[in-house]
Amino acid sequence: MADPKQRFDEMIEALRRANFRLTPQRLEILKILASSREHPSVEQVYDQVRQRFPTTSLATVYRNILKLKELGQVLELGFGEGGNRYDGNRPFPHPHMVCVECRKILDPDIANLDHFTERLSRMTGFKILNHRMDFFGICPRCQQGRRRDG
Amino acid sequence: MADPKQRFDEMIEALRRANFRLTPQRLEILKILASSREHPSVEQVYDQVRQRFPTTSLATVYRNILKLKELGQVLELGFGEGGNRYDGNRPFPHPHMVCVECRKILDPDIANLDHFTERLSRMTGFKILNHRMDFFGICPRCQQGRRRDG
DNA sequence: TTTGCTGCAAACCTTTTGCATGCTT
DNA sequence: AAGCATGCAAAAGGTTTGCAGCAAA
Repeated sequence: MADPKQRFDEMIEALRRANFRLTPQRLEILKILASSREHPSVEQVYDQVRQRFPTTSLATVYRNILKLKELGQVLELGFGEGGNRYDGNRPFPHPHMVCVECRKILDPDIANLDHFTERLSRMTGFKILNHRMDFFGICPRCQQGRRRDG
Repeated sequence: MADPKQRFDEMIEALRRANFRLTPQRLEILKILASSREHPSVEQVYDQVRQRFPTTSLATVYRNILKLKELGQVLELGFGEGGNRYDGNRPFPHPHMVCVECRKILDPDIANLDHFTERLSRMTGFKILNHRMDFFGICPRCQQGRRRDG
C-alpha cells in the first residue's frame, strides 16, 4: 500500500490548495482514510473518529468524505447494499476483490489484466462468484454538448 | 441483444421451477426486464408496468425484481446514486459503458479484455473518466468456513 | 381451499440539508 | 472579525416490511 504518512500529506496539501480549513475532526478523518487498508464504510470512519473526538457527528464525516471525493483524494466504492466503502490510500480506480461472506475487500496486485478472472482466482485464492467491470465516462452524444435524455 | 421472447420464456421457466405463481403484474415485469435494452431503474419498470396495470405498487416491483435476482434471472447494477439499474436481457456479469451525463448504459461487444480501456474508448467513442472492476466472491478464509469478521 | 401475491402505508437505512453556534484563518 | 465547519435534528431518497384482502393453483 502507499505510505499513509505521504498520503496524509498529499491530502492536506490538496485541502490547502482548495482553501479548506484544517479542523481537528477533518485531520483525523484524513488520517483514517489515508491509512485505510480495509476500505472502511462511513460508519467505520465515524466510529474511529469518535475514539479521539467523541462529539463528532456523522454529518461531519459525510461532508468531509464528500469534499475529499471532489478533490479526488478518496475513492468511493459504491455498493448499493449496506453503505459505500472508501479508499483514501489509493484514490484511483483499481480492481477489488470483495468477499461476499466477510465483506473484506482486497486489492490484487496486477499489472496486466489478461485472463483476469482465472488469474485473480489463482493469485488470491478467492472463489469468484461475480464481478463488476463498469466504465464511467461520457458518450459520443454528450461529448457534443447534449445532455441527460439519451 | 438476446431474443426478448426467449428470455421471457426462460424467466417463466425459472419461476415455474421455483414454484412461484404467475400473476399478471409479475408477467408484465418479466416482459419488461426480458426486453430491457436501456437497463431500467425500478422506477422505470414501475412506470411501465402501470401503463398496463395501473394499480401496481412499487413494493410489488421491488419484490419481483428481488425474486428474479435470487433466481439469477436479472442482473443488478448497483449504483449508489439514484437507484440501481437492472438487466433482465443478459442476466450475467458483463462490462457496461455508463454515461455520467445522460445516464445511458451501453453493452460493448467484446470477447477479449486486452487493453480494455483504450479499446472500449475507441469502439464506443466514450471518453472514459472512471471504471469499476470489482470481483465478488469468497475469500480463502471464508471458504474454510469462517465468516464475517476478517 | 390453500398459500402465495398484491396494495397500501409505515418503517428502515443511508445520505443530505437547514440552522444556530463555534472555531480556523 | 469573517466565513467556513461543526453538531444536531429533520428531511430526503431508495428499499423493505407488516398486514389485510385477493387470487393463482
